[in-house]
Amino acid sequence: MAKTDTKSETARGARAPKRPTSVAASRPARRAAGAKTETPYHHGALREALLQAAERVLERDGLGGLTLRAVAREAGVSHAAPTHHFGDLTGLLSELAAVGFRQFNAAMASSCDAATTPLGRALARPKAYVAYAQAHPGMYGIMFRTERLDYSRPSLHEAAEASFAGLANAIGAMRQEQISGDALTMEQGAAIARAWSMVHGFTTLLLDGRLEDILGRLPEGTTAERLLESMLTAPISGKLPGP
Amino acid sequence: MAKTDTKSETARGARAPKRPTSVAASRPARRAAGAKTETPYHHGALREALLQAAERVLERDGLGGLTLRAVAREAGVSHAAPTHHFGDLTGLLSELAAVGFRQFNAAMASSCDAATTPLGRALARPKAYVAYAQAHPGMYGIMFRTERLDYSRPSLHEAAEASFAGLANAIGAMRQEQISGDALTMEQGAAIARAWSMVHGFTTLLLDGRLEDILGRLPEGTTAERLLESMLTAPISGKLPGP
DNA sequence: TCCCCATCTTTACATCGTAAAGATGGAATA
DNA sequence: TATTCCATCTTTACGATGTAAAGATGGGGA
Repeated sequence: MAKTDTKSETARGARAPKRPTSVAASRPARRAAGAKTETPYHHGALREALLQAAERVLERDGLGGLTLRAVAREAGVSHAAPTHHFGDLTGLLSELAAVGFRQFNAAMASSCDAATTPLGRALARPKAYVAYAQAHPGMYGIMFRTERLDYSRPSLHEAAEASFAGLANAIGAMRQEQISGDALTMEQGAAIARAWSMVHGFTTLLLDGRLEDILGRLPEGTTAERLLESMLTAPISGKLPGP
Repeated sequence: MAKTDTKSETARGARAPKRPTSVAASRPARRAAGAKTETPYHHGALREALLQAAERVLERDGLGGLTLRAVAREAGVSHAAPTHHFGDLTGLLSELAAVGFRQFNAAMASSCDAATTPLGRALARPKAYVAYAQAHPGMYGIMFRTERLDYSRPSLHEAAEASFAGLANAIGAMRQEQISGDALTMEQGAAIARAWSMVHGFTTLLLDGRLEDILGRLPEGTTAERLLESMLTAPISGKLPGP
């Protein structure tokens, strides 16, 4: 009945025929040299190791390949090990998304600091936004694949909240006004929604290949970044910006 | 080995203990009265019935519940029947997304016709866009869940292409210029990308619950539609529209 | 020193997608 | 009209996945 499980785990076992013995043999190196990334098998940093393994699997095999068992395989542990640390698949994905949001926030912050001119500063955020998504499409995909996430998890909630706060602050700075945390005017809300919708929409359409059509019809060699820039800076002709 | 399959299919069989006999018994009603939706089991409109069943399952159980076997169950056929009509899960999802795009295009067209004032006409499209997504969140989710779709399927490709053409034409009309099919100026591309990104981004953020934060901080009882309107019509303050 | 319990492994099972072979019956053909 | 053919649907089978539950293991406190 458990044929497939037995077989797949036997394959792993082939690398370490007698598990207890081999594990015990490799264990002494664990904290001897203070290298905490060394064989974090039994005690130690399995949780972090699993998150790193998950990120590797995600970048290598995409969202479709990111399964609990694949992550366990990548980390070299039994397929049920992740359950103990994350509860279920939603738990792992949520923690991984939190990692993504933290990376994302860091990228935004450092890119804003690097800007010099006013125009450069205004464009730095959206450019960094899209650049992160292009560099880590899998991560970005997870971060906004809401139906598989649990936003009630503190780590995810906080990281996503920080991301939103950064956006709101940037808008406030551009409008030369303070944006308070608890109340917004209609104009402020509209400005935030517009900025976020525009950049997030552009990013998802880009990652989904939906903009290829437009890019192919533009002057030879126009990049997505160039289109984004035009989209954000070009004067708005016609009666309304909406379609 | 096939215990679970046998059991679940046996449950279905309980409704029709001896399959050939019962099917033969219910078959006469099939085309007798010309009602083509009557027991389209063996020959007939199984393909359409499966698509309708899929839409039902999607609206009832969401994306997570939309499996080949669930659709087959909903349609009252064996779990392998869908495979013959759609090849695999990607095939079914793609055809269902095509149905969605056609519904979507129809909704857009009829809503544009109903508009009277210039402002109303400019807002009709984005409003209809968001309204469709809110009324059919599962469908909209599928239509833009690219990793599970096969855009090389003619029906999906055509329906999605028509949707894009409608958008481009609307933008062209607003800019009072003809948008040719094969080439775009940077301004035109930017206008299309801006409009599409804005509305698509707003929609996905809204469906993902990401705008709750903003809506909750706006004046009491502000709806998503009202926010969308402000977003599209409010003057842009600050140096740039970008975040 | 010994025992507890967090951590990890084993085992088990329902469900899913998919492949392949077997039935069934309408329609073309003789 | 009788027979064969083949598209359509069903059965059976298998590997993979998520998850629950019980069994090992070993570090750290009693």
